[in-house]
Amino acid sequence: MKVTITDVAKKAGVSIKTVSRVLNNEPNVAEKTREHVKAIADELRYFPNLAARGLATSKSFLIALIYDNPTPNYISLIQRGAIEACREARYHLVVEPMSLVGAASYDEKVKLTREVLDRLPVDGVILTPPLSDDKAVLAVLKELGVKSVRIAPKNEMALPCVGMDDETAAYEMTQFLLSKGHERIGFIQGHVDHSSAGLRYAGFARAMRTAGVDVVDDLVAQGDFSYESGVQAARELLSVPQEARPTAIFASNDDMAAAVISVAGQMGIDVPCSLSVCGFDDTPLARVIWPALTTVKQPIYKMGYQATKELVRKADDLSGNSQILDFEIKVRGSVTALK
Amino acid sequence: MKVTITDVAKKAGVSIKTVSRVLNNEPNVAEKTREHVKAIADELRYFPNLAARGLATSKSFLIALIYDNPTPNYISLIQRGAIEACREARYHLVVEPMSLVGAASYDEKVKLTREVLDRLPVDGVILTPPLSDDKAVLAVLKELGVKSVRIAPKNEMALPCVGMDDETAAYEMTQFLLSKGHERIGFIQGHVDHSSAGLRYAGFARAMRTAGVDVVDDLVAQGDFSYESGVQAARELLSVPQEARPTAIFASNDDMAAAVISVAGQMGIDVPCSLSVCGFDDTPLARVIWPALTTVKQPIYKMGYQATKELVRKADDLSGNSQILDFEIKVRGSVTALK
DNA sequence: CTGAAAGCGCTTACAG
DNA sequence: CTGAAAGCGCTTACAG
Repeated sequence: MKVTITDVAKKAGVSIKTVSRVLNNEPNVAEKTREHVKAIADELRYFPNLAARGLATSKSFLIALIYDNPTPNYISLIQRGAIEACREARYHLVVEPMSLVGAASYDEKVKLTREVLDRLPVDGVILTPPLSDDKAVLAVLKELGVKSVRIAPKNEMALPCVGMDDETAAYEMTQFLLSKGHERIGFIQGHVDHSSAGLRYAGFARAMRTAGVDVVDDLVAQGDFSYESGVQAARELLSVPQEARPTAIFASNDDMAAAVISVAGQMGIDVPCSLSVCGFDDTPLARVIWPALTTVKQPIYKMGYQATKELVRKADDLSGNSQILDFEIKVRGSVTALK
Repeated sequence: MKVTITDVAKKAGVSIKTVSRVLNNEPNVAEKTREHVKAIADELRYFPNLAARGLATSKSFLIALIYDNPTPNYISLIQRGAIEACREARYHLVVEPMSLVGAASYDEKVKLTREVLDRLPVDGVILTPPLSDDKAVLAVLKELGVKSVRIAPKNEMALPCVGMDDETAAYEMTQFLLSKGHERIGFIQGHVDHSSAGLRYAGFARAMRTAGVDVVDDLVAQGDFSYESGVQAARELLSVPQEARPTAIFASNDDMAAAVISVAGQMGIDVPCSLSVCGFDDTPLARVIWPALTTVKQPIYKMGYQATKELVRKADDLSGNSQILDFEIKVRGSVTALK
């Protein structure tokens, strides 16, 4: 049988309330009693029953990570960070994918979101893009009164968020390409539902304008962050007479940048000699393709960690505070100076 | 306030026991009563409190997925399958990474495993490689009496497992390379702690022997399934005079195969024209590198799904039954016939 | 077919 | 500093 608080109390010769006090580090226990109870608990290998504790406190000690079809490279880092923060607070992480892409209407999205959240016995929710920008999801969360932290570039609906400055990062990456002599720079946009996608494009455009270089419509292609969309976008950008081709392509994430490198390979275009390529995120993928990807390092792990930390904090006043983390331009083999 | 079973009972004019019967689909309820209670529960948007139910039944409705530093591409597919099976059974999936690599001794491993499992309130555990082959982990699981299913190629300690026939798959892939005219075939082995690594090598060697081709020691390199180890192994295999170079390399997983392609790129060796490369797993990575990888498609998603299905089954007699799932050779651009 | 009582293993609120 | 009682929201075992 599992050891219970009663077993510990009996063996220690105290009431269960005292055991409870010791285990929860509550005050008002004689130091000697505390030591004794601790020793007995260790000896008996006692661990409190979470269901019982949860029932008494109406907490679950569970945090949910909710995501919608992200690339595994991205979500695995968020997840890792979230788990680390959970462990430190003795929480566990529950993972819940949701598929809202097929949902046509707002009402449909609300319904799908409820199906997941209604039965989810958690103390808090971490929302990843694009769900963190979805009005329907945010509305349901609010209605249900579930604590949540958004992983997103900007504050919304007074919900706390953890993110980074996508606009500036894209600005700096573009500046880097410009500094290497590139002017005909192609850009592949991310999924329209992700607020970061718009910000990355904005940063790109601002850098171009600042440098006095026109953004050519034909050099901007629409993607959706998936590898497949990157293939299609790359084909659009590269299937033109050589003199009209971009000398560099800035893809809004690493998966699409990997696609550009693949398509270039298929078309016999040498990367980086004839085409520089850069991405965004610095997921593990960036280092396992050839040439390795110049990209913006997002602190993805840390985002997951901070978001979760926020959720498990004792203080319940987590409305509205947002954290902006640092990024870094990672220069690798996929970009070279224009000859 | 949250709606409870008492609220439903009151509004329906029955006892909470009757509501409980209806919700759990127990017999001995008049059809009319059943309908009525269901309607009220729906109307009130009632969902049972899992902690309360858990305390009463000593179940948690939680399954844990336990892994040790896998590639995100692999674990994300297992996870997806596991979640799907959890949903169908109204369970939730908790993810628990463990790091046993640093552990020197068996006792150390036992200690680390206990730290995770002692406080893990789950009804079952899914073990992925290499933890599924770790004696210390299996011993702790047994001692704690936690139900578990191993994702592994072969049955062990009478624990149920879900896997595939790695030996035959590697055999067939090698046959494929031989059929393309390759004889100087390099092989990169996986991590020694993974039982699948040995089986893959065995399948490779058997195919070579069957074809009457010698396995050359210099053409076998040791890896550990990581991209980095693949880079090192590829350098070993390729940094030799051209006539001594393999014409094809069979890496024991996709990450290492991607590394071979990178190294070949760095060394100016054209893939597939001068070097064919194939991998194992068919993770998402296989399709996002260039050239796309010829590889063995493991039913990874399905493994996660079946393992979890086994765990949430009502029947408690899940000792020892193992499932072997099918594989498939995926032919893509990274392999070509020897000229 | 239905329900009242007891109990799962904790914590909260109170008394001493 | 310590403990006895009540209660969290369910299910199990029993009675009718």
